[in-house]
Amino acid sequence: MDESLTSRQLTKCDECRFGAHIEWSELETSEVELLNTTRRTRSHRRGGTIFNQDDEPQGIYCVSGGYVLLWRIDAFGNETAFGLVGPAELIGYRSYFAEDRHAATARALTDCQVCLVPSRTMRRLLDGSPALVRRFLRTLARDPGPSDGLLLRAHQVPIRVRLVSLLLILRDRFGVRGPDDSVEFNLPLARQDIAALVGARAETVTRTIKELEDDGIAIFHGRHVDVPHLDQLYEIVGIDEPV
Amino acid sequence: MDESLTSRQLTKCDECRFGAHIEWSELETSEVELLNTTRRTRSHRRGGTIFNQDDEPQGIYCVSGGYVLLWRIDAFGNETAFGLVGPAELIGYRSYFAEDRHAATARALTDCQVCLVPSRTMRRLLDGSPALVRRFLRTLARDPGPSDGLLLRAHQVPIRVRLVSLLLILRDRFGVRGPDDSVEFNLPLARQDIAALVGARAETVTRTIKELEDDGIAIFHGRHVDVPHLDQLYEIVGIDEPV
DNA sequence: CGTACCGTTGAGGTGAGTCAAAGTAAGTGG
DNA sequence: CCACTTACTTTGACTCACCTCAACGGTACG
Repeated sequence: MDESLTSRQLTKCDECRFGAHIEWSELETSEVELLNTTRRTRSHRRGGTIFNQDDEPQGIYCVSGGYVLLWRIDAFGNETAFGLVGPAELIGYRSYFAEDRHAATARALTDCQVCLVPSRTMRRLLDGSPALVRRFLRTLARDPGPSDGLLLRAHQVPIRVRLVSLLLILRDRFGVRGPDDSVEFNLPLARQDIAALVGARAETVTRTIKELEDDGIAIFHGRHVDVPHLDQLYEIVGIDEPV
Repeated sequence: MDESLTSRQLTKCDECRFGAHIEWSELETSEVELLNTTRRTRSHRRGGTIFNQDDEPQGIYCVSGGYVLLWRIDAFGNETAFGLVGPAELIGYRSYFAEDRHAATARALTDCQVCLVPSRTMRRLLDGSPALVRRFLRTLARDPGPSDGLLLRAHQVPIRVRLVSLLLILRDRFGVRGPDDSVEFNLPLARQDIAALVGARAETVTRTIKELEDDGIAIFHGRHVDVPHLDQLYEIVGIDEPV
């Protein structure tokens, strides 16, 4: 096993609480301590599986480093990705609260580190903290779930637009501002992953990318993307030009 | 206003609690009494609106009679229906817990009766009943939300299959067994509603219906549908024949 | 009896899928 | 470190399911 991850393993959950956006921020110090002592940290290599569709949930997973892709195979055999989760975000909570098997598979897009908060701990925390419960109610209600989470799989929206929407969504996490209004991306996504996210085939993604390159809107070099003018992305998504 | 509905208006929530499947079944008698005294019952004519997309939630709505369609207009202007709700089922809870405006519009498919449980009541009930909270956590986690709730909008699934899936889903509510393995439906849905539910255009629905009729799988007379052999529906959905 | 909506039918276009094959990158073992 | 396997990516030719636009027949309702 690669030790590079475990060496910079975080010792306290506090260090993970990047901000108020994570659910645990509702907890008191003593409760964070419980979280801290009962959680189980695991490292995953790129491509590894955190949990599998149809597995029985063992608790809630908290990503502390790296990125994770949530995808599922639907009743008709199509692979669909519906979520990309990064540091200080939770996964697997939906199945936990649904009291049902995992509806999705979580795959490590990069080497990553994930903590499992066991069901037993979750129960104690939820019983003791109405604030945490309220927070999870809100999270669940806002989470679009294993469906078209990214609004990327709406019908009658051309792949071109969906692809550009995806870029805009990923900008916060993987985009770096360049000179003027240019942006550079380093995506942890293979073409197939992109395809699964926008609800298309890999071949179509390739072709659409080429189209965007021809129009000078986004230049792809493998997983590196150059967007010379961010405005152009918004234009495409906004007005949905008639070709 | 038509009085036929108000005349058979239910006086107690108890009479509405058709079974354990409704959230209120978690409540104690005294709590049901609170529900009973603070709820506001409203009657709606067919076509009426219970709440509108982007409205501020005022509580949770409980359908006591009739059927309601949940639909929304997405960012790209497409109308999509994602839920059909009937007696003893709740609507609007997602927005309530999300602490956000309604993500959908609720339209009465039939004349119907809906009770509003005001936010104030909800707060009191939730504060007093951990069981109710747990139940709502489960409901939210299981509810696919304003997305492809019926698995009917999956990509690469032909409209024909989606339409048949819809029939199978609606069988419990609107299907009546006939002789042998035949089923009759009386749907409260216009062609456009069906189209919005399966993610297609009304014209395409018409054409697909005609196809099903030619194959003797389902005969449509307006909103009345005859299905001579239920098995055939399962066959279509199951094996997704290669034409 | 007209207005308005719903439903059907037709002609025509096309975006994206499918299949197949070649090219490229990435990881494995000797 | 190179040869080999395996998986990912690109390209091309072809097909078709569904959309669009437009017109017309039905049906409900004031």
